Amino acid sequence: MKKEKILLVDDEPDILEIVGYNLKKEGFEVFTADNGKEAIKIAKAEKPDLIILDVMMPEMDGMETCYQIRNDSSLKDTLIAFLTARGEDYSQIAGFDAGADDYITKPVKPRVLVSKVKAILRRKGSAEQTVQDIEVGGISIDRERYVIKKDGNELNLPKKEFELLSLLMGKPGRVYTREVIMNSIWGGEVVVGDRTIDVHIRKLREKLGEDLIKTVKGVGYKFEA
Amino acid sequence: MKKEKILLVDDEPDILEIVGYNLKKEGFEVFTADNGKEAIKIAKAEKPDLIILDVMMPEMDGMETCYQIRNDSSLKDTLIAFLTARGEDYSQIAGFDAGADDYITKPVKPRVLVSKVKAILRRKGSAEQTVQDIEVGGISIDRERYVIKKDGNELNLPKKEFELLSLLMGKPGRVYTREVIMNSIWGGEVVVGDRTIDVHIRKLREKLGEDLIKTVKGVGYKFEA
DNA sequence: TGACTACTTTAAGAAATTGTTAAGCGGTTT
DNA sequence: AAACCGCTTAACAATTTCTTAAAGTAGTCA
Repeated sequence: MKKEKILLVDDEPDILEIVGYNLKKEGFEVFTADNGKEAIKIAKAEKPDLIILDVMMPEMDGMETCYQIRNDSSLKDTLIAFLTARGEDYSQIAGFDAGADDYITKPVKPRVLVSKVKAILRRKGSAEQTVQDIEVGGISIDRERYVIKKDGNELNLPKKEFELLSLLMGKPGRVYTREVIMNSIWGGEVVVGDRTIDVHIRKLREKLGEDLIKTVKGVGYKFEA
Repeated sequence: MKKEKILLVDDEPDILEIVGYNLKKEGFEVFTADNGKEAIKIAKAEKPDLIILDVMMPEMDGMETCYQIRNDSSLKDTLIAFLTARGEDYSQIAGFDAGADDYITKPVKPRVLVSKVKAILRRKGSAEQTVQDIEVGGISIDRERYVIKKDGNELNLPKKEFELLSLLMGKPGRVYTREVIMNSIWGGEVVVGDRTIDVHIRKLREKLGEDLIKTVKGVGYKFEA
């Protein structure tokens, strides 16, 4: 089994060292960065499986960094966990739910951290196994046959709608920003108007029911039963 | 998924190296031999999925080697692809059609080669699933006799139509993109116009009925009852 | 409340993709 | 040589899908 890569981002060298040490001891390949810019550079180069990101950092803070990572489609398989100080003001973080896959609170107890990291990666592993046929809320999707099923009935969707649904259902409950959606369905180059996504969302809602795709105002959309 | 084994046979070390390198890069397990005798020895020992065989070799040439491999029943599941120089005299090869499953022409462009190899192996994969006669929606196909049956009546299809149908029926319901179709029926090198596939689809629909082959716009075609 | 921002909705026309027909070409058969 | 056959292409038709514009709704902020 290949070593899993973890990128650790924090501005405090102590944290980097302690957490890094514990993760290495457990057999992970650990990279560290003490600021957002460096983190993104390493992330692009190494394609880590998990990025542990301190929310509070000078210069480019954790949320901004997360945002940028989430907008890079080459990193779409990378998980992000926020490191937050207990009791820290969650309000902004909650609003920025868009990107993080999990939270880890400081102060970090090594053992807790390691088991949490393993849990996160395990989740990823099992998610990857299910490349095919996701099923949520009466809707299932068959990428190979390019059809979706709603309550047993097959339904053909046009390409863009299919891809959009496919993306959202890839991780039900997770919010995808417009930018992320753009990147993964249209690709970085193509520029289409802002309303285009909305229209496709509309069509999906018409076909699948109004409640399955939820709007998170100012952030994006998510698929949720 | 298990690594697929490929045995590469050519008397020119350069070819072995270049082609071998590209195949390894794509995740195949590659064996090489620079003459027919050695090739047969390795083939018997390793039972590769595919043997790529240079037709022109000193000592025991490609065709003779092919013949021997074909006579070894333990290697009946092994595919053989002939490596031929473009413009080489095809007359003898054509006469020996019995054994080769495909042709690859030199000079080989790495990408073309890789996609061709994948196409060949894919064909094998789907053939193995359906050892004999697939039957869907009143249509059955006999690859060995090169005949299809529609409601009991035998029907002879031209080569391209047969192959196209054969591909689509290889996994009913599955969508095959134009690219995939191109690759497996025409091979990566040949470039034919955009409408060619459509015309063949048209002919198949005329002969088999309009509803069996479905268009998935922007994606491809699929065969479905 | 009024201004503002973000999303929704509808409908129309642009754009992209596929369908269809007929014709040409190289080979083969009669 | 004439008649076929299979494959490909070209041209244009038909259809589907995508995008945009524009007007509407809802929530937010000052």
